[in-house]
Amino acid sequence: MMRRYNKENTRKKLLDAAMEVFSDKGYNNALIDDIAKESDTSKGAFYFHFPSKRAIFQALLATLVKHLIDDVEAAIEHETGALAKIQAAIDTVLAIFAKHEKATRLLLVEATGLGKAFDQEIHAAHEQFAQLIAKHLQAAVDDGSIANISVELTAYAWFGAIYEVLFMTLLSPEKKSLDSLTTPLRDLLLQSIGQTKRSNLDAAD
Amino acid sequence: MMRRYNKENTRKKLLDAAMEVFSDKGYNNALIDDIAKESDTSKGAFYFHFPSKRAIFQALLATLVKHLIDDVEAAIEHETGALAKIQAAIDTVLAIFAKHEKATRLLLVEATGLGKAFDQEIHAAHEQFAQLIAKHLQAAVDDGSIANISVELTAYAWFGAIYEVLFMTLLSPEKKSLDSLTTPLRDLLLQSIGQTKRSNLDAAD
Amino acid sequence: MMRRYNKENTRKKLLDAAMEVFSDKGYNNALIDDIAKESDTSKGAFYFHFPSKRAIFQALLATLVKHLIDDVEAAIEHETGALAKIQAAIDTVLAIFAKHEKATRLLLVEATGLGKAFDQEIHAAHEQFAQLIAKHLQAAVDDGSIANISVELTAYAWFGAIYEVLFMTLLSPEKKSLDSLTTPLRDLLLQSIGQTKRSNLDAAD
Amino acid sequence: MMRRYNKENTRKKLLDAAMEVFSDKGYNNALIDDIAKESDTSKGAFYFHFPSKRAIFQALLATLVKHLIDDVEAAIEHETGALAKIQAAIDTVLAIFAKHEKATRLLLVEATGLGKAFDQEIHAAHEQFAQLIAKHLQAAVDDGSIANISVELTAYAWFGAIYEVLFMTLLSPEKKSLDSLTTPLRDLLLQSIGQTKRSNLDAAD
DNA sequence: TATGAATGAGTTTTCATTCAT
DNA sequence: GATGAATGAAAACTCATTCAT
Repeated sequence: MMRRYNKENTRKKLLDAAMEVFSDKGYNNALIDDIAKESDTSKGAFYFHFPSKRAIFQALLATLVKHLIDDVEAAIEHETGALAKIQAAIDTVLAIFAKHEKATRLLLVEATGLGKAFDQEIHAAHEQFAQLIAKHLQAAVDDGSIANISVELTAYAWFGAIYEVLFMTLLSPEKKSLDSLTTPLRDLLLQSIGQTKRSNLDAAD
Repeated sequence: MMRRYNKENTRKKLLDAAMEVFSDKGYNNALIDDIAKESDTSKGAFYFHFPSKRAIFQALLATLVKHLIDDVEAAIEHETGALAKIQAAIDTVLAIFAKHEKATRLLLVEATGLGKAFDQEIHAAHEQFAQLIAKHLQAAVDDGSIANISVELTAYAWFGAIYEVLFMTLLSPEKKSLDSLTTPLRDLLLQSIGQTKRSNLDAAD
Repeated sequence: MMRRYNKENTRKKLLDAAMEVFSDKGYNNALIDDIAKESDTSKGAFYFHFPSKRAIFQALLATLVKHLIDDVEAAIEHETGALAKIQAAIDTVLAIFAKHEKATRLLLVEATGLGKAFDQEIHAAHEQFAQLIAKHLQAAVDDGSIANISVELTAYAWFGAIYEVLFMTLLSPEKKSLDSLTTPLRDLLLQSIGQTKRSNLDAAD
Repeated sequence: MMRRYNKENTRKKLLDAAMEVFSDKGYNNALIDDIAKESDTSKGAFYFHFPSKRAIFQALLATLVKHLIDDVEAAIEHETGALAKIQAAIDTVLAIFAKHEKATRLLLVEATGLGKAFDQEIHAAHEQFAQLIAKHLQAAVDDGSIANISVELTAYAWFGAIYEVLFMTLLSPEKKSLDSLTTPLRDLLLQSIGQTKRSNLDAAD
């Protein structure tokens, strides 16, 4: 089907611009005009494709969560063994969040504090990440790799720990590299479920 | 001299009202009018006591952080031993956050996502909590109670873990009690620094 | 030559849709999009056939006035005698207005209040109806059927009387039938030019 | 009670300006900015006093209807005899409408065609005028001055007749004086209820 | 001829801030 | 010190109109 004016492309340009602007200015300080300009389209194009500012934000959130989770899943699917998957998941989440800084800021920072009206959406976004972690933790519990912990609580706690470390690094005036944090953070998380440091084991291999 | 007005009292009423309104509606959706009404004073009184909306929010944030930290410090000062202090700190933070739900929502939820303009303040608030944790962790490292971990990273990770668990509980449609989370969360955190479950030890006492 | 499109048919569909939409929402609240959708064509087709929203409204108005007047003229042409024609005219106007409720609402209600820019068109539409009445009143004066009244004033007054009675009936929450109004209204108008009730005379026949 | 900034005066200035602007440009083409400028206050003052554009229009409508009706009532209360009151009412309505041209245009022209949303208000405004006429017609019926006609229908028809004559005069390019219409219109209306011309009787006095 | 995506000037409304009282 | 009426810049959203296809 031939597309006049390239409808899908315009929509994508708007979503890209929205991510840029929202992550840069925050939801409330972002103007539709900013998005229109950044997208190199127009306010009219915006409202043709999205019914409201809120709607594009929600669309963006859903898209980002899906992409990030898909990426993580893809990165760990070839790992064998529940523990190895968990370790890979931690590493990948950190790597992907570090790589897609804008998307991460959008998800973890800008999405917060929008008022009760957005609570459910934020809750859902966080929950999907936590479920991703919980799923693999549960697998490790099931095959006996780890003790029978409270999987859900641990998943949230881990997500929060990762979130905060990244968050403070993002907000910090001296933008230190995220890479240096990966190993100690991973060790900390694994130890919280009774695993001796993987890094030591790795070194001992 | 007739004291028709009570300057300090008005200021306090405004701060109380601001906490109520900000935690209820979020920073951007809170109106000065809302605060004026809630405080039972007026817009003029507001601008006599605070130069701007932003200023009262900052004042509120600083006040809350200070109070919460003071409360935690007070609660743990009689504990002896670095580990005992850490455990008490975790318990107290959770207890206080659970008790002052509005203040917690303000600090953990509404304060986030205000845009880059507020980044430094948020960073500072989080940092103070992390430093509180870090201080006691460092003491434990110093007296040999725990291994020589990365104290700062751990502090942020812990704060993040606590934050997220509370956050999700606050946002959750079914408001489950925070109390039931305290013990498993404490165990998780302690285990992350190599401590076997305190709850087991407690039971063994 | 393949006729994929039917120019005249499209134009007619647009006019029909416009009448529907204008009479339903009023000129200002009617959207070109509404007309496009209702007509089952498109915005592009609209602007191919009409240069502007205003233009289709004017075209519609002119068309309606012409049709209604033609219908009235046709209905009374076989009547003989000036007074009989007048009575037939009143009855027919009421009957036609009652039958074409949407067109009537458009002419009598929506067409009003569009601002000075439309004044001349509204004036012209009303005038054509008044002239229709005036023509037959003048004939009655000329052949001595009625006294030498101010024909033009009477024509406007009659049109206004009919208009208002219909208007209030259209706007009224309880949509009472227009039929029950015809006889008393006709009697009232005829009496205003010195004619004793036709209905009585009819009954006396 | 001392008024800061003269609250009531500002409200009045806004209503006066609204009448000016609405009657000049019509409801839809009138901008809040126009009203603010015309009133010599500000957009903020507007929204302090009225919650919306629609609200001030409704307030204006209600005020005008009340004032006009009160004026008419006052003008005829000293007349004795039902018929004399009716005649005085016709004369006064015409005189007052002619004098307050802007208010009249607002009530009779601009208030129409605002879409179904306003139907009830317009209906109510017209009804109040019709009731004013109906009340005095009924009195005339009751004391035997006139035959037992359909009072309500007559009231609407009369209002419509007056409305249309004024309306066309208002819209007419050559603004002829309304005064010359008063006598023949009054005669027409009175004759419609079986009264021989008052003007003749007057002359015969 | 027809389509519908795109444009952008225009509008109502909001609300932090000011200031006369 | 306190009040609340007034200000006006800003911002989301609308919609007649245009035009590439």
